[in-house]
Amino acid sequence: MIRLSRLADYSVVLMTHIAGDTGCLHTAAAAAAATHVPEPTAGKILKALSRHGLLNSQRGINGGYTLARAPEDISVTEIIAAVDGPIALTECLDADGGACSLETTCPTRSGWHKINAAIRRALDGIALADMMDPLAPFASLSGPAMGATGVFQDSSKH
Amino acid sequence: MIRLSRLADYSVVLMTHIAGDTGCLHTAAAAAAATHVPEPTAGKILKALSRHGLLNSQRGINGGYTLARAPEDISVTEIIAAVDGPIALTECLDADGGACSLETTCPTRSGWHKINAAIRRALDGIALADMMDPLAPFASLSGPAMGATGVFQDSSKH
DNA sequence: AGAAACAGGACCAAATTGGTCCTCATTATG
DNA sequence: CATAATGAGGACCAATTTGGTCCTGTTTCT
Repeated sequence: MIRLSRLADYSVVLMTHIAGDTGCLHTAAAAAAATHVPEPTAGKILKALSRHGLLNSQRGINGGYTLARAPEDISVTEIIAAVDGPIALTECLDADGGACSLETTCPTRSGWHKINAAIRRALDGIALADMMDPLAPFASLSGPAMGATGVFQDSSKH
Repeated sequence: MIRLSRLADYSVVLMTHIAGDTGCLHTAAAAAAATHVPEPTAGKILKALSRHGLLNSQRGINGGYTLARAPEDISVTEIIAAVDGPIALTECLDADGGACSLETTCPTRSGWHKINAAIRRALDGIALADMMDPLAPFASLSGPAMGATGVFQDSSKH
């Protein structure tokens, strides 16, 4: 019902891997092997992450990547945005926005803005560090059991 | 960074339109014209919504669609799921799940589950009725100004 | 100097999306 | 009772998007 690109998925996996050992540099090839992400694709993703300031890169013969910041200070939102680009939920919400034929009369536009904001708030609270520890709940998300039930769980290739 | 399919977008617009006049039946053609959704596509969407019990349909010469429930009782989650199918954020989260090569060792899997849940909670609280009224905040979402800033707002066709 | 690694971008193949169309079923009306 | 209007369902096709590959620099260590 809502989809994340595979690249975005990969990027979080790669970041999590690198965050798992902050002591040394990780080459693109090694990270790809460790995470089973196809190597050229991993290279591409790591470059993008580095370009967006989430990774530091070291060129040369003993080069590689390290985290640019502490895992607690990197949100998954940033990671995803780095590889996918900050795309809005609907075309209406684009900055250039000329694509929406409903223009100013569209009754749902402001509703989408609200939804956008709701999702953003949900995601911004999740840091890379949270992805690493399978047990810790997210700091910003209190409340009842976030059980693995419901809408998002199904398969169906639609 | 996270994308909703155009069909899903259309479906919410169509539902909002129908919810705007609950007194009469809306034919597919009329709803398409009013919302500027391409007609055959609108028909397809309305059929899907009806099949999933969100709309009641009336066949025959004066047929059309009406809401099956009150706008307050229809969540956008349901609407989107009806046309897009309940797809998980990542392949890992699929029910059949064989596709993920990282299998049980994937360190981020449980993290994705948390994210999934966070987004679901954000969306489930939004009803069709909320989309209709551009001023009302969402019942379930209190908190500071959900300003129209930041990650989701950009364009960039990535 | 040469090898190992990142940087950046061009390019291609395939999956997904979304739009069209066709035929069948149902129902009101003349 | 016949006809027209409408929804139901599914087959099919075109085009965008995605993601994967490769090639040519550039940097830095030995």
